[in-house]
Amino acid sequence: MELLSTGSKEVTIYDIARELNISPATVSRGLNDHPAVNKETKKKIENMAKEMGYRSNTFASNLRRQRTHTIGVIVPRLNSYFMSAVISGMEKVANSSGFNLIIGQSLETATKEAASAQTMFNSRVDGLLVSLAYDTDNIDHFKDFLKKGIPLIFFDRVFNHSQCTGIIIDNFKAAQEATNHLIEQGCRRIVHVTGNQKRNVYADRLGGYKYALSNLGLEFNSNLIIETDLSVEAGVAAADQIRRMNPLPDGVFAANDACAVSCLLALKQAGISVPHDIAFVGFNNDPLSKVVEPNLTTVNYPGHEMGEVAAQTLINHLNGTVNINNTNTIILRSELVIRGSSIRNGGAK
Amino acid sequence: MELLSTGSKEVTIYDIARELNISPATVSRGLNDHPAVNKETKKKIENMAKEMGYRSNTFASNLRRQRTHTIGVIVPRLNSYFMSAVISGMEKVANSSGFNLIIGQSLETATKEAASAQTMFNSRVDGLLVSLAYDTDNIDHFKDFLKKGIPLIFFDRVFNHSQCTGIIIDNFKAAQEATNHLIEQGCRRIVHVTGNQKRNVYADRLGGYKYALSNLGLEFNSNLIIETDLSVEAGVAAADQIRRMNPLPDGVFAANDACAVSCLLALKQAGISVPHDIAFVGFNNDPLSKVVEPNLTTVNYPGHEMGEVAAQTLINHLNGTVNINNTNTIILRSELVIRGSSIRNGGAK
DNA sequence: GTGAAAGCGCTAACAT
DNA sequence: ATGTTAGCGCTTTCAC
Repeated sequence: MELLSTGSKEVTIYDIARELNISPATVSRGLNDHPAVNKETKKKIENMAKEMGYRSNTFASNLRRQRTHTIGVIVPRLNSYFMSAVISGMEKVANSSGFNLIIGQSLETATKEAASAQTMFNSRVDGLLVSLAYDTDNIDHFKDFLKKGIPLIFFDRVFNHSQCTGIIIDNFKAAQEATNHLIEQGCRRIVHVTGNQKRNVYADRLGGYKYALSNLGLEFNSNLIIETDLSVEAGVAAADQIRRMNPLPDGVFAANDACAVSCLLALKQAGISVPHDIAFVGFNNDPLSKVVEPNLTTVNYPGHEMGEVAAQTLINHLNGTVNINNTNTIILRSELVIRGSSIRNGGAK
Repeated sequence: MELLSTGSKEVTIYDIARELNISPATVSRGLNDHPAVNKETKKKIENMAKEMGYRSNTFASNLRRQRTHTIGVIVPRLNSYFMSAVISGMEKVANSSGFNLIIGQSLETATKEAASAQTMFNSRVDGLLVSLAYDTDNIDHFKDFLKKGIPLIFFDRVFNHSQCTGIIIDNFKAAQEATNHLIEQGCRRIVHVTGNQKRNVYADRLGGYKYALSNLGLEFNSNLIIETDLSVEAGVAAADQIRRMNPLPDGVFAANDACAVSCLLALKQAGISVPHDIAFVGFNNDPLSKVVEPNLTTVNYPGHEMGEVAAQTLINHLNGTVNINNTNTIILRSELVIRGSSIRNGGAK
């Protein structure tokens, strides 16, 4: 038996079948743990497969089964700490369940998001995990998926649609807590730096901010709302705007840490003391928040876990374990992490 | 012509062929820009394809062509700023060339790296882009790829092998420059915080450090070398070790920013002044470096660009544009970014 | 418990 | 320039 082909030809189930004097069908069954296959035969098949260096041809299999074991992921940008954590979580789960991830970036534009969706559609992903771009208005570009019944799960930046599940944290409540905290620290004129209001995450955070104010009898002042793209540069610009406010605000709640940190630094540079003059709260618990001085109070946003949950939910649905059609929203735990940037009553180190 | 099937059946080239009264082969050619196809026919095919909502079946195509248009990427971890930037660059290039990326994390272990490689091999990626795990000793787990002639390109953490191209920066020179800079600033006892010496990046940086010392007539002292895993925690531990040194060092060159920053902060907390008592240089130009006070002098490491170059090189090779078999190493530009943490002669703000 | 046979959708010789 | 044909490797009815 000199079958150890050192050459480059691929071993197929036919080769195994021939070698074992059985049919390809049985080999296929053996390799796929089909119940109706003799234990002995199965063992023989497995051994021979290993010996011959067989590897299953995913394409042939996919072609037959009409399933790809591939999950599409579309995110605004890959290069933020939060997104990396999310993807990392997804990869972990997908990998351990035999799924592959293919990843696309929308670069915050609806156009690229649509193009990416089309690519994913053409590569026939089994399901889609999406966090929406900054300027996406509708989800028409996903209708191919919905029409075909391909599951579509949103995370973080979600879209409310009866046919899609969303995985989020309670942004409203988190923002309310953040704002409450600032108020408790004595802040009365709190600036809120927010993002595009099309996106639930920013709209909900603004909502929570407003609710906290009114709940504690403070008046909402739209002049204190700064809508930006939440970039580092936007933080610097926001600082400029804040400095020109009269009277000076005594608190800032920013919808993300990168922006909060650059704003904080710019204000410090301008001689404003944090938290004494202005107390700060950010959002995300980015590593930056533990480096800036004073350390930034922020909302811990479990990115890795969100990635795991999103991927696991999708995979469970695909495997028929759990049906997500009845699940509208999954809410993950988040919590306020209090650090020096917001502590005013003697607590700061 | 009532062919606008609202149903769920997939449209194939046969359907298009039937509708147009031509052969499936011609349809295939038309859709693939085959030169020998009438312009008119081609246009007709394209229109009909669009009208009928045709989408190409990648599996059938892959099965035939034995090419997957998929690139495997294996990285130690997804959740660092540097890696995110790399992946982001790869995605951009891959996407615009019609390639998909599938991504695996080794979580810094050779075992998971091997498992990931196996998965990629089984999904028949056209090529592999790899940055090695912390403890990988050899590349036996990639030999399947080499045997089959599947191109394997290393980036950042490379392995010197005649059959693989590596994409790096000149770590030796960058480290030499960093060390020179510290010496110019008057430092004479410079600690170097490094990583596992199996990895070129850390070994080369140590090499550059040593070379700079000897070049300027300073003696190398192995007590000043701290080998760590370069994590945030390791930075804190390194700070502890540094504080106990007698005499106290006057400079620290760390092989990555996250570690440098946490070390710097821990030393500051202990009452040591940076840069006055100890000057600091990091590596990577992580966003953290612009937030820590004083801002960290560091080596700008073009992650996004490295991702682009790696992906483009691989794709060019796959497309036959460029053959990488003769290319051993591609070196990207990097440069020292001087900030407050290392400036001692009155320059600091 | 196993085999025979058809076909998933596409592409590439080879013919015309 | 287009058509014919075979087959990529697998799974799955339907037989037995």
